[in-house]
Amino acid sequence: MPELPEVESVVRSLSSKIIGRRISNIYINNPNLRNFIDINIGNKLVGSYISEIYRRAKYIVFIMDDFVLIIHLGMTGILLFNGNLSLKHNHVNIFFDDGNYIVYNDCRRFGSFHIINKDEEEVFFSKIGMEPLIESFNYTYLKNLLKGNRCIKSFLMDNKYIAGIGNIYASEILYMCGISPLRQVKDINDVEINNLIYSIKNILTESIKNNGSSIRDYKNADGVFGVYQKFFKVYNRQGKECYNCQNKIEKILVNGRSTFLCNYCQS
DNA sequence: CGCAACTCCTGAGCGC
DNA sequence: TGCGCTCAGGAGTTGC
Repeated sequence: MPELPEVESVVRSLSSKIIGRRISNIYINNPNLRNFIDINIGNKLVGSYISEIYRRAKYIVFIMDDFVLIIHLGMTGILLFNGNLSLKHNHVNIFFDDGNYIVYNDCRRFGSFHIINKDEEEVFFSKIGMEPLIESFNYTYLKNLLKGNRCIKSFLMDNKYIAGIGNIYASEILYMCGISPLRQVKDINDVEINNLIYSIKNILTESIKNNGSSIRDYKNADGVFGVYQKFFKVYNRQGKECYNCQNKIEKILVNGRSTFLCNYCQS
């Protein structure tokens, strides 16, 4: 899916268009996403005003009068503003009082919809780690968590420690700071921790500026593709030359996920 | 604890 | 043109 920059791009492209709007109708074409969407629960949202939209980890959060709608895009979910209503894999349409609407389309149906009461929001996100782009995501926060034998790449992708980093950005971040994805977290030294933090913030921020990355399905709510994939240094570049040392980029498996690195620049 | 293996699902890309 | 295989941005669960 969409990782942090892609979800952020969706939220930004959506917010000015639907904040202050009232939901006039919800149509569920297929309730069988990762979780089952109860149509009666969906109908509870009709009549609600959307007062705020934000991203938390890889979730899109819609704040309403009494309820909170939380959408996860899974691997292939897209949320299109006034998108084509007759596409294959359209699962949910949300219509607004001004005649506009958003369509949730998700080929693999790994995404999810959660409708909760306002007072349940904190609990919903209680197991999610810190947002990497806020100031308090710093040396002190990370130092305390980098204990044990697990490898740094699986740590970066573990959303209970850091929110929003997925398989693509984990590889890109580790290349930027010269750390091998296989390094055990307890062996990351203080200089490397600071470099890692810098790389996380830099890569995610740059990607957001480019509307994220579009590998195949992803686009923001305006239907605009991200272009950050043009700047990938290692992801999907196995066999090609490292931009820094000209040795070949390698592809390995880490916890079953494709991982890309330069064995000379990363150690 | 870490992690491998599996689950959910569809389709693109590849070799033959 | 088609078949079968592998792989894909996530994340939860199970079992070792």
